[in-house]
Amino acid sequence: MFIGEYSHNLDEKGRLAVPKKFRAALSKGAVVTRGLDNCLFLYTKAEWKKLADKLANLPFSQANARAFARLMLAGAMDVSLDKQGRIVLPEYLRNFASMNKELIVAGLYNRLELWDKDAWARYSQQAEKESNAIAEQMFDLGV
Amino acid sequence: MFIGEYSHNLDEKGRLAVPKKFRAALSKGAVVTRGLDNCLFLYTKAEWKKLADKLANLPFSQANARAFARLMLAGAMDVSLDKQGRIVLPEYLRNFASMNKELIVAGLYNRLELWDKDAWARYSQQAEKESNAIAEQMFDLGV
DNA sequence: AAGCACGTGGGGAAAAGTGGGGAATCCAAA
DNA sequence: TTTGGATTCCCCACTTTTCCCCACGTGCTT
Repeated sequence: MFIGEYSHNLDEKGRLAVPKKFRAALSKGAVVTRGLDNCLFLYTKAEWKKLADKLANLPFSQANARAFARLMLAGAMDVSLDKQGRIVLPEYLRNFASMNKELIVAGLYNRLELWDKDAWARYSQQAEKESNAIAEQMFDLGV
Repeated sequence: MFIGEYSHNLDEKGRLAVPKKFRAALSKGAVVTRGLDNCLFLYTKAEWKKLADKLANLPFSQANARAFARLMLAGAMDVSLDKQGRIVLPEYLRNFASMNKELIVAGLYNRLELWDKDAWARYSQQAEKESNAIAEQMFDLGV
């Protein structure tokens, strides 16, 4: 289970050190892709397979389904850890997520999210403000 | 079962001594995360698992569900007791809960809550004033 | 009054993150 | 086919953070 929030840096070669805690789970291969809210999603191979199957089964007759599938499937790239536990993020994904040097790596159970640090700060500040209201809604979903 | 209210200090390294009474229950591992009303929640591993499973099953296509999952899942960190019975609170969680040196550790049945002392004082003062009115509403929830 | 238990503080060793140099590989062009 | 250039991968070294251990003090108990 991926949890936690880590602050790491991209180096000049576009490399990102994955937090030590997560490396074992990703050592057999991982997939990065475009995520929602301007971040990147990083999955283990197994989890990616599940998601990709779901996406592939969306009805391609619907424009929204096509767009969503293109966003996530076409955006996806295999990545692997080097001996120092780093991955290389392709340039088009770094641009997509407006990444500068400082990133946030966030664990969300079955995926990691990669955020530009400033974007994360803005997002989470907003979410904290609204947290009580959101929590009330979550009650309806069984939390 | 966690009950009671304790006043403890953070040291300069961000460490918090867990009240002796609670240590046995947390010795097999615990998880801290962002809570509601600007405090932190601390769960045993088993209790955390239950909550995390619920959070992970929220539909990630909904913006509010994502926001809530990010607050609580990405906010979460494994913690373990050192030989002195202390845990380290990550900086981002201390900031979230506006913590200074003095904290309140409160037992709430299946979780502990960690509060900045002043925030706790303000909150509980307010809650005491309104306690009768709040109690009336609890009737709807079966209390 | 003495001793133990608990909370608090700090120092040192080990691990994790970061940055850069160099070798190997791949691709393209001549 | 060979050469030049660029990209990728690996390794080494530095810096920072984290974790573990030891020690002190206060307050309660016996």
